[in-house]
Amino acid sequence: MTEEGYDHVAVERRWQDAWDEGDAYRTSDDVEDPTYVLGMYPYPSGKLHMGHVRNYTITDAYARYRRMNGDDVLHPMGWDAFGLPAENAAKERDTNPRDWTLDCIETMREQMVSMGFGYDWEREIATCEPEYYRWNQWLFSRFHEEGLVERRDAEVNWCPECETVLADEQVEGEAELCWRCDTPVVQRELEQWFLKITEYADELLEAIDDLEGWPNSVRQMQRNWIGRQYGTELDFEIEGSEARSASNGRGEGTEPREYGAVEAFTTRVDTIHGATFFALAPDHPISEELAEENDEIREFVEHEADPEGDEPNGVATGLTATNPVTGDEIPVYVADFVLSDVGTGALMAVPGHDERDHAFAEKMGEEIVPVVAPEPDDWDGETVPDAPDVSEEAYTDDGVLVNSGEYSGLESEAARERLTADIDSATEATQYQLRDWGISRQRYWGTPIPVVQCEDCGPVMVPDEELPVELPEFINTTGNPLDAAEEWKETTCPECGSEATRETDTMDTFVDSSWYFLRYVSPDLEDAPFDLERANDWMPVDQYVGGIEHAVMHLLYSRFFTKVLADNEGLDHREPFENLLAQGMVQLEGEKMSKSVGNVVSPQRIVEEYGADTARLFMMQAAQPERDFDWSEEGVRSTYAFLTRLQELVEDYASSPPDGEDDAVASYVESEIDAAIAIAGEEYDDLTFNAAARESQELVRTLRQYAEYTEPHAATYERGLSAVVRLLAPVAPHIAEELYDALGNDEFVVDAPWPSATVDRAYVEKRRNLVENTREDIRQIIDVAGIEDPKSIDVVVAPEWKYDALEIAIESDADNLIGELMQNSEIREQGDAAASYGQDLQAEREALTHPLEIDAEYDALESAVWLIEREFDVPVRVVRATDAADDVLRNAEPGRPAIEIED
RNA sequence: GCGAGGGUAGCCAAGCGGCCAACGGCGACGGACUCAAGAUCCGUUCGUGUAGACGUUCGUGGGUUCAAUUCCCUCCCCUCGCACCA
Repeated sequence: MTEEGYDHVAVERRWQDAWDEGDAYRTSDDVEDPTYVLGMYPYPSGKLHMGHVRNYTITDAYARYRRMNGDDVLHPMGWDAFGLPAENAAKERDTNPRDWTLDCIETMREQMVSMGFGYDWEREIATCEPEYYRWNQWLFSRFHEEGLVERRDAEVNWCPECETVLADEQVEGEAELCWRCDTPVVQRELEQWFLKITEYADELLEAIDDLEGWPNSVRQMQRNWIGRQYGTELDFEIEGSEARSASNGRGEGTEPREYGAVEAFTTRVDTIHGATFFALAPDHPISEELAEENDEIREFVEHEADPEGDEPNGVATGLTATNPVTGDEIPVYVADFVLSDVGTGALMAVPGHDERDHAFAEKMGEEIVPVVAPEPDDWDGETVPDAPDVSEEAYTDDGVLVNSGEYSGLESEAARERLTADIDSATEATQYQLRDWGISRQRYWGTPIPVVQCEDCGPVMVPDEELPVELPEFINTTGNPLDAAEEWKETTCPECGSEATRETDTMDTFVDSSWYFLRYVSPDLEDAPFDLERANDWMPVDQYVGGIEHAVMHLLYSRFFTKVLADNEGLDHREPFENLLAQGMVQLEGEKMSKSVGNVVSPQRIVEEYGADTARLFMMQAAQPERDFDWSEEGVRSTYAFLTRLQELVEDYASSPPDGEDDAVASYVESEIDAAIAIAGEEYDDLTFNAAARESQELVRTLRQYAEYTEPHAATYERGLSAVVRLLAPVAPHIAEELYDALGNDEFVVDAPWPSATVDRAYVEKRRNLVENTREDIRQIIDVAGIEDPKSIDVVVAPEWKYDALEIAIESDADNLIGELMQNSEIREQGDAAASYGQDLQAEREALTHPLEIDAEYDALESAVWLIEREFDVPVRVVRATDAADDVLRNAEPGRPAIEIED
């Protein structure tokens, strides 16, 4: 534990300075189509946490890997700099959000540099700067021009004490208390600005199918969120019934009250014959009207209704609704399971075919009628099946209509079409769960919505030439500081010139992040949010990496913005992110790291103690990027020890280069170098850094063993060291620079070419398997045969004719394989041996695979002789078939040499 | 309830039709090195077995296939997302 590691502090500082000096990560505006690698920009909370480190190590490693493969790479970083925490921090510390935020950014930028993340800092953006947020305002105006902005009333969480709107997550507990002052939160109608994302609902939904580079989970979450449903909208005539008048004793002469047509939405109009009651949401206009004159209903609407509860509750209204198909008058309820923001806030209830309606009908004693039967297995397409028993449980699947008059015998799907066509008031309708995006926030630290409120003209857009509308000085107040900024608020109407006030709402910060990836393309551009031509060349982001918590909102809003920009601003791309990786959590003992639990590991401490390279490598090799994994101090230490060992290996080599032979051992090492390169490259392509790191570590082990066993061949050894240094460079860049330098290279390893292998992965794995299997077989024989003291081991390669026979067997599709083999004279001459091997081949026929060529097999075994000799301490020979006895050869097959152990 | 992803040897975890008794790591055990410890390196880690074999395994029960951990169906369990959504 007290063992000294390498001097990471010196190494890391040296190369961070050198990169800075050499502008190593600058992406020129002139490059044609760089590989765009992006991590979700962070909220500048003050310091980096492990989640950030993991996120940005993934993008950094991938960016470096692409760069070493010769790509131009765009790898920028910026700050999601607006948001409520800064406002709170400013209040607590008696400063202002801007200074606080800039401070945080400063600290975090330094931490990022100390982690060795290779960003093009010339492209850095911070959304709280007017140079950035003016384009939020400009885009808001463009959206407005396109009819995608709307101002309307909406219900919000309002804290009367703080005089501000609260986000849902700022309302605490069952009692719904304000998170800051524990005042009960109230619902309040406020005029809010909305972006009409629902206009794009269909495209946002359908284009998900083509996002093949995205995880299924995220795609599915977006589909659910958009929640498109096809159905039918139709009217039910509602009126007060005689029964109610009578029961209320208001006299027989009372005229039925007409409420007229009430629209309901249903996805199952095929079940309309089974609609035995009708239900309204508690806040449906009719419910509210009824509540004013009927105590029972008022009591229910105001007190009893509990949409959160499991039980469906409701109250009879005494009204009836007329089923537009059957003409039946069915009772109308106000029920709390009907939600005003789903469908039309009114529904026809079919207890026979909907579970919730069924439960309610049972409770209220309403009739339950089956009108759809499961389609019989041998159904002829017309006979009306028997009605199912729905008294206990609703039958909710599609089927064949029964008890439905002329519609009986139709399949559900067809019935829906016919009924929608036949019912006068019915139209096909599509419902979405997606709502328009309310972007108004009654807060200071955000982008001011560029609108002026004029008494005569109403809300008026601030003209482009007056943008940005800059934030005034921060005022420490309980409500919205913008409301208190009297001077700032006062202005004149851009249209009529009379006195007017500014809109005091600011934008949701998700607006900022919906297009920031475009700003990196031309971060300093002064006359547009982004350079269109360059964006067309550079977009989309090739690899985007971030947390799963943004699966819906940020990623959906960004897609929405991109589509609007494509439709109206000439952007050639309709999707912003080609490939998406949702990285897993860094945990401690299976638990999410969090301040409240107190199980946070500070990246800063790790960097000080072990260095950034260790932290990065440990994280990348611990698990695949999308998986959660446990932080382990022990793992970190062992990673540190690994880097230290590698460093020693390279330094030893550099100070006194070896002078060994280019022998069989060297050829073994060569092939292991090829293996590591071939495999690691593929793994980097797949972002499975853990597997790539494993190969690098394996190769280091091989090189160490090589140097311990014999005097290494200098060129081979150096090739190995140089390869391993470069294979690790994307993940552990500082130490890689240091060692690449020690190996005598002048350029940065950042700019070094990715090492190349002369063989492919399949070949390399065959070779490895052959050697490994052979060694295992030897061990097994010695063990099972109880050989105490072996004298020598012969490894005998199969005769050439067996390779030929195998080849023929693989290619052949003849029924009689033996016959086919015997047509070959070489094989036929082998007599019984050929027949016997032929039978083996026949048995395994379907499973045969190409082995290594005979010479490659011989070479592979020859190069592994040292491993066997070292292990068993006996002389080992690799023998060709021509030099071996016949009885030995019987056991030799291609890919599986015969083994002869003498004791 | 709906949707997505999972359930693999003591633990973590790869494989996703034949090369699989199943990569790798941890732990445990044995060995080398060392005065010793640590680090490092080598090997073992389902059972049986006196020459590389055989038997039983990849949540459960079926099925497809010459061949299934890998494909299909049933059920059970876990994790995540959505949800009195008409």
